[in-house]
Amino acid sequence: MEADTSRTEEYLESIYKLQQEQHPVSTSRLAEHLKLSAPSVSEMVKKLTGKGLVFQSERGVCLTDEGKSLAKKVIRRHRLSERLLTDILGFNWDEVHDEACRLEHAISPEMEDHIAKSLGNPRTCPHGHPIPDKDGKLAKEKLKPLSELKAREKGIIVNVFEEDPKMLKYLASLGLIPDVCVKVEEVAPFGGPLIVCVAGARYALGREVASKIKVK
Amino acid sequence: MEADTSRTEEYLESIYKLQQEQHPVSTSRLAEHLKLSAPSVSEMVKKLTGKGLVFQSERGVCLTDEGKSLAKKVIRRHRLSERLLTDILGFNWDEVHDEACRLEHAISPEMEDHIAKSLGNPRTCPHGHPIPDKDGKLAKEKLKPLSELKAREKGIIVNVFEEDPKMLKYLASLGLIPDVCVKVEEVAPFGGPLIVCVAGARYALGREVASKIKVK
DNA sequence: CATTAAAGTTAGGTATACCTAATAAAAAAT
DNA sequence: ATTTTTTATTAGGTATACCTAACTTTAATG
Repeated sequence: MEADTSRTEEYLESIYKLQQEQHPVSTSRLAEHLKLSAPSVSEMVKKLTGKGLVFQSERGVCLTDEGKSLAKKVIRRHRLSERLLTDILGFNWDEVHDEACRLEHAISPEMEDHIAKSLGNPRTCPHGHPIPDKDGKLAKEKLKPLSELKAREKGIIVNVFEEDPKMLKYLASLGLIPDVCVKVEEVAPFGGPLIVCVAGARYALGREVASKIKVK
Repeated sequence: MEADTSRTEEYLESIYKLQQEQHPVSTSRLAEHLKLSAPSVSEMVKKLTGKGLVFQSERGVCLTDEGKSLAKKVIRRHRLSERLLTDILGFNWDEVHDEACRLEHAISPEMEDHIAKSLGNPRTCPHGHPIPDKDGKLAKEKLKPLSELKAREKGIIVNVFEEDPKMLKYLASLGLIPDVCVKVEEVAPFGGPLIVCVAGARYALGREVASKIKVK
């Protein structure tokens, strides 16, 4: 009778993340993100619907309030795990995502509380994403991708896409980490690179990469 | 093709523990410990046999070298997790077993290393059981249950059965924790209680409980 | 508007790990 | 030595979560 909660959690977490870029989440997008076949996802979505965690809207899947709440719990556990890994266990920020993907399903509410307390209730994960609080409240700021800044505009890095270790390593090597100020010196035309200035140094940054960095 | 490694790990861990009290482990004992039906265990044991982790001897199951090695890895992760929970995250020793049972399957070799390092390579779990080292070497001491001490004999508590939170809480309240010296004042006949002296205080301790405490 | 392409779902099938009920084998007790 | 009891295994069945291949629906385009 008891479901494999970690699969459910994985789906809800993915849906939550994907809906932020595009509201109702398509089966195919979800399948791609979860690295599963479309029919598998189609089937599982039906099950989640039956459990009242998700519903089908026009062109895709949406979370119900209950689904959203569970998703945020998982995200809280994920991001707290990441902070545990970096701040206490000495991991680098590029090493923690996959590790946290496993941990997030093995953490009880009690452990969640202990981690949060030991870390001093951190507000964000190591990549700058906000950690939902116990009640699922999530601090949201109006941010834009670095790739949308115009020449001579400045921004403060708030967060960075966290799922690609190689990119994270690269960004850290350039000093492109949260709370750092970046200035866009030039924007090359036809989707070309941005020339950015970080802590006195200049780098050419591809648009694709720059779009993964959110600034305020 | 890929098995649910956490189920395999759980079985091997149980077999490893049970074989210490009674060498070839019986299906029924294993089923009882894992809280599963005998046929389920019977079937799974066959699968583990097929994977070369286990073999059937006269009256029960034994671990192969590979199985033993994997079991010790799981036990290492379990006990390191327990130390993480108590020493870093502020849990009490009676709260960590179940938590660690979940964590042990979600910990990568890298995380294992980071935990061990952050804790200063602890030799034992919070209940006094040795933590196997990276190569699977396990410090073994000749110990006996407190229940086997005769009147006026003394012992130093080395470890305590860790799976029952209530008992752990009770023992801690009496000061019956690792490294503490206990003196048996009297042993009541017909399987009656032991009167023990711990840090100046005297307690009557049931035989059953005393048998869960190992001393040297 | 008809065709092609993309997206989604059914249909049918697999593996894992569990279950109960029934049976077989081994051990203990009379 | 036979019966009883315990222990182990087969047989048959369930649920979960995945798959591929085929089909259907929806959208995009000539």
